[in-house]
Amino acid sequence: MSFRILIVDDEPALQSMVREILTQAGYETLSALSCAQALEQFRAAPPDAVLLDVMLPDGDGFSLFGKLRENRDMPVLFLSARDEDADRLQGLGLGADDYITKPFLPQELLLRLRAVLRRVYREEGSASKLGDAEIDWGKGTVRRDGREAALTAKEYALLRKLWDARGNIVTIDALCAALWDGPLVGYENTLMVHIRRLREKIEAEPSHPSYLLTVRGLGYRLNVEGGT
Amino acid sequence: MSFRILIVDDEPALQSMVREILTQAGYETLSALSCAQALEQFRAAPPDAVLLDVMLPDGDGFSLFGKLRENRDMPVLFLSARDEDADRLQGLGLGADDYITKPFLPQELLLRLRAVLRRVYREEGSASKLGDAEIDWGKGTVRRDGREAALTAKEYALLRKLWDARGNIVTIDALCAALWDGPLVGYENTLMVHIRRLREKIEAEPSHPSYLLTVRGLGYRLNVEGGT
DNA sequence: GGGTACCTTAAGATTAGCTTACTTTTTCCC
DNA sequence: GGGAAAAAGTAAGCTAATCTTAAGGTACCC
Repeated sequence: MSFRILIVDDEPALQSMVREILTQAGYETLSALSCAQALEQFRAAPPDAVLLDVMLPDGDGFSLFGKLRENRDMPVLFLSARDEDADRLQGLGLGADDYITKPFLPQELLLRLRAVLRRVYREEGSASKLGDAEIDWGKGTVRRDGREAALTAKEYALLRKLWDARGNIVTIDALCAALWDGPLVGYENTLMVHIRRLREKIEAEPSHPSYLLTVRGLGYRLNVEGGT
Repeated sequence: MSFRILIVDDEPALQSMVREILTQAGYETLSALSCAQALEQFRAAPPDAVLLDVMLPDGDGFSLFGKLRENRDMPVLFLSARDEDADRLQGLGLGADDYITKPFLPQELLLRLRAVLRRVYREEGSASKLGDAEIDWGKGTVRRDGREAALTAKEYALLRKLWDARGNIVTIDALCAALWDGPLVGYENTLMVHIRRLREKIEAEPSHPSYLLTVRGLGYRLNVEGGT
């Protein structure tokens, strides 16, 4: 199972060095030289983890961090040349998974990344169980009593967002924000249609869902405890 | 939710300092001054995470690490005075979740611990206790003697408003403002109905409330001190 | 004991969400 | 580049959970 790691750093030398290290270790890498590129890459295909430099040409890593985490609670490790206490505390305080200062040992970077990935994607590998349905994130498919259904891009994003918050209510606004950029109004009905289609793939009885539950007036919630 | 953290270090000064930091932050602490003590503590009651010094009187932290992880895959963060590359790599290579070198900032220790705990025990939507009722804000439910009741949107907003001001009186006007936009007149009676319904979910005797109290002429007040 | 403030219940109204079919857009393959 | 198939978006009628109204009842305070 190969993880896709997004490297956000504007120094070409460091970019290629890190890419080299990760590739050697069997990871798949994506590159971004600026905040804008990072967001673009992220939207195109969200990575499994992000290595993020604090200083970027078009903004600082901290605010980029906020934008990324808004969408997905994925592992983020800061890489920074600045070893000021204040910076480290800020980065970690925001909720980063690690803060590594340059220069660093290639080996240490790998180990720290591995430590985080191990916790986040522990036993799941790239599959998750949802009652009698099995989600394969890598392939983007759902299996239920033998049948395998492929998820569309929107369905995938929707399920992922709900899965990240599994057990908890996710507001309609948050879901719309995860599926579309720009103004999050006017898509409520479309969202419902996607919810329906997703239910048809993961639920035994789409009209009486056991997992993807409606919480009227508040949003939707992915019920993890075996359904009824 | 309080985590039990085991601190393994033979310097009494550092022991008490770390204990102080963690206690302040709301964690429960356990202490061990040696490998033997650590294993004993572990057997008696496995902690949720371990802070582990590398140098101990009766053995090194690395081998203790192995013994602990053999039994349980819990978070372990090394604390060490030795900042040799080789040590860091060894610690992380074994599968530790972090490796922090002394001296460290108390704040950083807390943040790094928090980062790991967040991943391992994915915090479920923070729960609040209200006497014998338990509110799960993430799920939008209330549990009382085994039974779980889902809150409606209005009930949720109402309870939230009262909880935010728990202990203090909230005026009818303030509650109406929280539940409806626009002019806050004409809804007083409706509010009462919602209060009633909320009481039916959180109170043992809705007509003789212990928590959601009426303050005649002023408003309502959420009584936090476990009523009876 | 009278008045006011709050409670309680049930029935009716409302509206958030469901469902289905249809249209438009995108993707992919020749 | 063009045509087919898949995905995404739109619309409209429907359903039922939830909210609101209303009317009679109860407790508290002077």
